[in-house]
Amino acid sequence: MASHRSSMGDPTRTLELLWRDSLPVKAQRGPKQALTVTAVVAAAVALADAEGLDAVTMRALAGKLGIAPMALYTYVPGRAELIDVMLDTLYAGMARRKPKGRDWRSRLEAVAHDNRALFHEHPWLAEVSTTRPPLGPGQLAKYEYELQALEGEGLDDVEQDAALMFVLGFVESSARAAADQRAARLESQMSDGAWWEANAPLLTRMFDPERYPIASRVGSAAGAAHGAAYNPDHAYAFGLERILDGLSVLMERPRTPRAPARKTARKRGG
Amino acid sequence: MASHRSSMGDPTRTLELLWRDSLPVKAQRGPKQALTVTAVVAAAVALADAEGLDAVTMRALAGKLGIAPMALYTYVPGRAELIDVMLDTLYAGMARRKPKGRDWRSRLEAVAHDNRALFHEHPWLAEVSTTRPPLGPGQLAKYEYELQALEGEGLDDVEQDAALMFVLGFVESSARAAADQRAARLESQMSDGAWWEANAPLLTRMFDPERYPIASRVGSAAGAAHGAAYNPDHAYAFGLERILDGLSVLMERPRTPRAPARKTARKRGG
DNA sequence: TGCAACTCCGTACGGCGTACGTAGATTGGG
DNA sequence: CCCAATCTACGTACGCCGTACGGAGTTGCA
Repeated sequence: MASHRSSMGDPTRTLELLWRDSLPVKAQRGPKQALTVTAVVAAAVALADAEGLDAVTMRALAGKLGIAPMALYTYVPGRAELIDVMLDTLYAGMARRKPKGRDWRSRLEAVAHDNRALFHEHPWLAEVSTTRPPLGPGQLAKYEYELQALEGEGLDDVEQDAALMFVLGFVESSARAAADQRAARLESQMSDGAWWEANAPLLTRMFDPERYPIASRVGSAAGAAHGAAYNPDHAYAFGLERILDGLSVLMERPRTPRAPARKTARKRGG
Repeated sequence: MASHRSSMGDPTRTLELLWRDSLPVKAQRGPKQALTVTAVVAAAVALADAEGLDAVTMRALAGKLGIAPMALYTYVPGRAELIDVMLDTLYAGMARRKPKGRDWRSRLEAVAHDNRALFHEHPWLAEVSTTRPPLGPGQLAKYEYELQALEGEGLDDVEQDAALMFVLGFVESSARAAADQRAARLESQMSDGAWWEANAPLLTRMFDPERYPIASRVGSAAGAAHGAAYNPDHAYAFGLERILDGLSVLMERPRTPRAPARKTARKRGG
């Protein structure tokens, strides 16, 4: 249950699953299937939304669908592949509003916010990797859409890819931090305040301000400002601002007369 | 096995474990323990280094230590707490070379590199959260040390904390991406090249360059430049540069005459 | 000396993903 | 039209996991 994501066994099988709608139906000899892969995935997403990814066990999912646990394996090769498809399905469903943005900065900000919203809607996403998602139709469409935000702004192709991955990685990272905090709070059954109250005796004894002067000062200030040891919203806002500033340095660098940045055309991968 | 990290049950118990060395020994009535918590944790770290975090099962760890599985529970309340202590132990052991850095930029770069090195030495770290680590002595010392890199550079206390978390989050995020790629490669038993070759027929049929012009161009260029769909080292180098640029915008902003940034002094947390 | 407190650990429970084999439904080919 | 091939559905079982529980042995203090 610890490592999600697939690419196990026959890797082509996962791809066929992801692209199932664009693939020619293969001749079926036996009885028709009672459900569809899409229905199974939808149920899995609903279950994960409601109770978290750990609740998506093959047995529980089968129960929700009214079939026997092992019947799931006629739709999906295993749990890891199921999660792959869940992820790509979510990507495929993301709203792609016209990149209305005036400047690249607000366009990229919108991309970040959209991704953040996805994590907010489906908190279990923080538990899967997403950085190197399976090459499904959803992921591909998302990649194309999001690259538009950076198109024609003086970055070469490699930089465009790197910049997008950079932003997406940040959003994932902050979403994960937020999810961690939420989980810790739920698990420990107590508010940040209660936790602090319970552990203050021990901690104040250990936390020697003379030995840790900066940590003491900065930690106190941050705690006071956020009302907690960590504030995901503030961290996101702060980080995104820094990231956009950092990218703007790259954008506004003196540029060569600039023949289109197209580089070699070898197919991706290798 | 999916959610690591603790704070379950009695939260004070975890703290007592973390600070065990600074705490007064409590009178022991029964027989002496054959091992120490520190030895157990060291064995667990060694096992995780060698075979990954999933290999650190209570049974396997007990086997390595020559004790019965259930005997572990006399040292540690459970697996989650064990992982907490493993993490803090690693933090405590990080080399803290004098912040020799001339300017804040190279100091912060060194902090990032040190953290990256830790992820490199202990790849299983990518599987635990680390963003909100337990408040142990290692974490505290690390926090103090790393804050030094940002001290006296015109950031107020809240910004100092946010900036550090921002950098550390990035390092974790890129380490995780690298680990994901490594895991995928191991699992699928094939190189990136072999994977591509096996799946090219299906993918080239799906990947319509007219429908996805930017993805096609940028993806190809990135793949060609990196020799793979993703290059963790390049992503790290690119991201860190952007981050430092972004922070420099913050540092070099016009500053108020600047009374020391010390804010309210309420204890952290709340 | 007695007993409370502690360590160690054997057994067992309830969970998980899924390998394997079978029974029954469906359908294309002769 | 029939039947062999092929597919779905699924019951059972295996080998993992973390850990609750209670008993047996050991120690230090009253």
